[in-house]
Order: sequence, then C-alpha cells, then structure tokens
Amino acid sequence: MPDKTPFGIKDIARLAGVSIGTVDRVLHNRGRVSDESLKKIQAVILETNYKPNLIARSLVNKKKIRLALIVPDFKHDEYWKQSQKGVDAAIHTWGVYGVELGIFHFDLDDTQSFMKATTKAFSFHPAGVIFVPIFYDKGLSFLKKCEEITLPVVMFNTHLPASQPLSFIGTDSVQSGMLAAELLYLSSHTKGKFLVLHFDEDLKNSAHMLEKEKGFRDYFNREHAHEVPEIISVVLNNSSHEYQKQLITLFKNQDIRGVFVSTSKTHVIAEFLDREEIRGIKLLGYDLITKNIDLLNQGLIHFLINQNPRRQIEVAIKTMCNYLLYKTIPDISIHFPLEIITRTNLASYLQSDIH
Amino acid sequence: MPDKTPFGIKDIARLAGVSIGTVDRVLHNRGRVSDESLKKIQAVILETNYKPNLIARSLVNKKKIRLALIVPDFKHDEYWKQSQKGVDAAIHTWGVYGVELGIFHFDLDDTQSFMKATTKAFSFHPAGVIFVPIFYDKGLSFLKKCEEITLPVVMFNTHLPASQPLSFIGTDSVQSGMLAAELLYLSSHTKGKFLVLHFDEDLKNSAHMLEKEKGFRDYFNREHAHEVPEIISVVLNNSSHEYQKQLITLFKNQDIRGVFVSTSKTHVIAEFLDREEIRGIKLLGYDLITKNIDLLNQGLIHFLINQNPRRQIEVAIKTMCNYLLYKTIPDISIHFPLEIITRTNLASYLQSDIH
DNA sequence: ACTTAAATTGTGTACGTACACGCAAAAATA
DNA sequence: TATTTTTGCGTGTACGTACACAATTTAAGT
Repeated sequence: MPDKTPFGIKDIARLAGVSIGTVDRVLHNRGRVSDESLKKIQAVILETNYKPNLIARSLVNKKKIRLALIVPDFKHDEYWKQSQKGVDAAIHTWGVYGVELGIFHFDLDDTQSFMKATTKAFSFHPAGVIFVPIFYDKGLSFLKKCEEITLPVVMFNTHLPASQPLSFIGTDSVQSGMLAAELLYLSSHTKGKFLVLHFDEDLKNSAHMLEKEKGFRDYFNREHAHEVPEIISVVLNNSSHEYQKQLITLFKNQDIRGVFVSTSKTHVIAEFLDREEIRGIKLLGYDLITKNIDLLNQGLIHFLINQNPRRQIEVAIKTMCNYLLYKTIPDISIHFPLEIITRTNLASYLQSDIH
Repeated sequence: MPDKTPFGIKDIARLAGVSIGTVDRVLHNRGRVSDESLKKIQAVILETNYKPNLIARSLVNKKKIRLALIVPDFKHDEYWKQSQKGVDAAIHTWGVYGVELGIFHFDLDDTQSFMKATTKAFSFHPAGVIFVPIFYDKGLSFLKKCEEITLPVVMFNTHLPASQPLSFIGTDSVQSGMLAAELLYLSSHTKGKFLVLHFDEDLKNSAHMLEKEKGFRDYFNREHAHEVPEIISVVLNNSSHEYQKQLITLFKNQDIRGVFVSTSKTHVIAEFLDREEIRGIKLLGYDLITKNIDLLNQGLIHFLINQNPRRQIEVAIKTMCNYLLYKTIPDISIHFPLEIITRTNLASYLQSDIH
C-alpha cells in the first residue's frame, strides 16, 4: 500500500517549492544553497522518508564504487571457501549499481601476509573496507589507519573487542559457547565431566575461543548452579603426536560425557574417538566443512554450530553498499542466529541457498 | 570485472545499419520488420552476445506488475503475522521495479473465505499469484484454474502433493518430523514412549501433519531399527474440556518420555504439563510465536522448529518477481533449512533480521 | 501514372537522477 | 552609479531502454 506514487527528487522539489537542481545540491551536499531552501528541503526529505531510486542513479552514474575485501585465502581453508558463494552473490546483486570488489587474501597463519593485503587494499583506493580481524593487534591498527582517512570499515566473523567500526557482523561467541553447553548437557545422559578442547594452531582466534569457553561455563553456573559438572579445559598441542598422547591420557583417565571443540577442527577429535573406539561421548564443534559434514553424517559428531560464513560476507558487503549508496547507518553489530546442525537437519542446510 | 563496454541497443543499430526502433522491434518480436533487417539484427545480437541493460529497462517500464498474494489473515494468527515483515521487505525491494502487491486474506478455519479470496484475487488481474494451499481440494482446483489462464503460481509454506506450480517454497515436512524425533530422542534420557499430538482444529493442515508424523516414525525405523520405541499418535479434540481429559488419561497411564506437537499449538501442552505438574517430559513443537517463546524461555518447551514464515514469503515474492521481470525459471522446490531453536539460541534468532 | 493502403523504418519523448552550465539577484568592489 | 564577484537557483542534456507516432518506402488498386 505504501509507495503509491513513485516519489522522487522532482516531488521533493515541488513540495519544497524549489527546483530539482537545488534538491540535488542538498542531497549531495555540495553547498550553494540558501539556509532557507536547505531547511525546507531537508524537512521534506525527512518527513517523506525519501529513498533515491538506485536504478536511475546507477544508470546515470558511470563512476564505480570500489570495495576492498580483506579475507583469509579461500583456497587454503574450507571454511573460508564457503564465503566465495556469498561474494559471488554480492557481486551479482551490487555489480549493477557500479560496485566493484577488490579481494585481498591473506594467510591465516601469517601476520605478514595480512599486512601486505592491507597495503594492497589501500592502493586499490576503495570507498570502503570490509575485513576479518583475525590478528588482534594488526587488526586494531589497521582499523585506526582507516579511521584516520575516514574510510568506512565493516568487520565480520571475528569480533575485535574495543574497536568501533561502522558495523560488526557475526555471531556472539559467548552465547555460542552457552549453546554448546546446553546441547551437550541435554544430549549426554551419563554423569561425567565435560571437556573443552582448543587447538593450539588456532591460537590467533584466542579471544574468540576464550569467549566460547566462558559461555560454556556460564551456562552451567547460570542454569545448573546447584550441580555444576566438572569442566576440563585443554589446549591441544600443535604437533599431531603430542595431542594424540594428550587425548589418550585425558579420555582414559577421566570420565568424559561430552566434548566441546572450540573451532572447526572437530573432525580431528571425532576421528580420534572412532579410532580409539571410545564410544558414548557427545561431540560438538563448529562449521559445515566437508570432514565435519561426513562425520556428522556418520554419527561421530553430534552437533555442529554453523557460523554461516557465506551469508556473513554477503551481509557485510550489503551493509557497506547500503551505507555508501543510501547512506544508511547500519546497526553497530549485526548478530547472526546460532544455527544448530544435526545429522537430520544437515541436508536441509546444505541444499538451501536461503539461509 | 564484466560489462567492460557498455554495449547497447544503439550499438546494435549502428552495426546492423538500422535505427534503434527497428532493433527494439526485433528484440521484443513485435513484427513490422523486413526479413532483411531481421536477419541482420539477429546476427549482430548473436555475435555480440548482447545483454539488455535491466537497469534502464526497469526505469522506463512504468507498467505495473501486479502480484496477488493469497495468505491467511495476518491479524488473527501470530504465525502469519510474522510474515508481514517479509511482505514489507519485499515491497521495499521490488516496488522500485513496479511490482504491486495485492494482498487477499482468508480465514484459516473457513474454506469459503479462501474461495472468496481467490475470486477477489482474480479480479485484481494479477500477472502472478502467490498463495498458501491450506485447503487441499480448493488449493488444487485454484491452481488448475490459474494454469488454464497461464497465470504463473508460486506456492509456499504448505506443500500440496501432486501439484506443479512454478515453484514451491517451504520446509520438508517429513524431514522436519525426523528432526523432531532425533531431538526428542537425543534429549530424553528415560526409556518411555513418545507421543505425537495433532490438534483437531488444525486439521486443514492434515497432509502436513501426517507427513511430520511419518518422518517422526521413519527416524526410529531408520536410525534405531533394533529398538524402536513405542509411539502413540493422538488427535486432540477441538473442545478444551475434551482434550484436557484425553491428556490426563494419556500422561497418567502411559510412560511418556517425549512429546511432539505437530503445529504451533505447543504452548497448550506446555501449559498443561506445567499445571498438572508433570515433569521430566521433553516437549518439541513449531514456530516462534509469543506463547511458545515464553514457554521455551521458562524451560517448559525444550525445542521449537522454526519455519520462518517471514523469509518464506519474502523468497516466494522474490521468486515470482525474478520470473516475471527477468524470466528466470526458478527451482521447482526451494527448501528452507530446518531451524532448531532452544532456550539458548532463541535470542540470537529473535534479534537477527538475517535469517 | 496516380491515389491509397500497407509495410517498414526513423524520431521523439519519457523514466529518475547527476551534473555542467548559465542566468539572475545580491553583495562587494570600484 | 557602474562594475565585477559571489551566491543561489533553474535548465538542459545524458544514461539505455520502451513505445507512440511520424515519416518514409513499397505494394496494391484504379
């Protein structure tokens, strides 16, 4: 029922009693407008909630809007590979409006490569930057550099505490730890202990991982304060031989009812438990990567929490585009739902291009 | 990267040695073109792989595209109320392209009102129809009527077997029943029976409901064939006094470990169990309506499966628009993910406008 | 050949916006 | 007062396409 008449710059002009040229000058604040006209026009714009017609705008505007995307290399990491689809979708959606994406990859294990990517991104001369702050220090300083030259920044996937970008898009780590606890608690019937496993090699995500553990513990303190089960937290050593030993000791000597792996490396544990024929332990981890999917299907992983990298990047790009094209100020943080994946609803998630 | 040269109708005209008017006639095959010109132009179009500029096209096209939306009344039903947001979003997105929505409500309890809605929809003279086939027979015959006058139809939410619309958008009921079974099985620790509850008043959804029950039973036959638990299926009588009695008999005489409610009426059972102080039974149902949300928060409902009406209607409209505007042939069925909601991830779903 | 009808083709305007340009009025300078 | 400069504002054109209509060519009929 709304938008009865396609309301445009011409209508604003009429209502404000000026010409479209003047309205145009106000919309693009390029001055040369009297205070009187300015106020009148602004008032009209406000009360009519005018939205420019992007169609017409992009038709006349041949100037491209460049966005720099600084993300982990899609090729070397399956989690990140999934975001490729989101990028494609975004290009399809926003390309028509003259948005051009410059993609700058960096290596998850290499701070230097991140620095290189940022330099390259700068020389791309983008109108906005979207990046994943995997590395705490470097991420913060890059963000500051962008702020200095008033380059709008959207961050996603990894939360960077004490930072204030245009918007952050991702899941709430603490809450996701709580969810992990709830699911393991609900599904494990024995009375044993819970194990929280962090992988050493994923250490750059440490803040992330600690928040998840905090959530995991909080759940019991909050929901089952009367009988908080014992929770053992272990950082697994990088080398495969080492953690093999660590794990055997853990599982042989302790009465474990459920395991929470704080990253997508869940499959490693599932395979270990299978190999060692340790049964009856519920296992929960993150992300729909091939190995995890297989093991979930086999019933060796019981739950996965999906962080939906595909849609996260899509929303990140959308947020930036809306800001640059429409001047829409986004929410400071856009939280994604915590998607629970089990063997039975897995297919519905894999099939669907919706979520 | 694509669209290097803005190649348009004008360029075709130049290359073929005719005017843009003639090219236009060829492009829209409205005749009145000599064979000679036709061939020349077609050749040019072919070899240049010309793609019309949809931006410009939709700018000039002032002809409205009318879509008839035949859906349950938003006001009387909270589940359907949620889809209002999706409709609003769709209007916002597609209004620019000249899409007009005619919304025709019907009453969930009243077949007649559905018929009335369809007649009204017809007199709206839509270019496409989107509807929810709550009523099996009437739904099928309406679909046929649309096909006769070659009116494209998109159906959503409720699957209508043996029908072939342009596209169906919704969740897989059988699979969702399986998911229900899995979750109840995983979370209930005792050894008792499972209860499948259907509400009589929701009978119009019967196909829907039976598919869910089928999935529920299939899960055990498939995954736990060696020890299939007993499953009692009950249709609750319409009158409140009746089912109160029915329920008391059921729960007092049977050893129930988990209850699966096939519709959003889950809250009725949760309240009953709470009132009767029957504890330790896991309860699962559908949809994020207020009462269910409250009871999930209180721990009286343990799982909800979210059917996401908001986004379903949005996708339905999007599908139809893409078909009418860009002639994009959609997938025959677009399946939504089966979203598991627990007390702990509930907030993340309610906050998020993403999913 | 001459008129008329039919077939074919070209031209002009519009869609909503951006921006260059120029005109008018006000302000500053002479 | 005459002039230049500044400030404010309106007009015109373009973007690529669709479509109405006018203009032209060709065919048909006398």
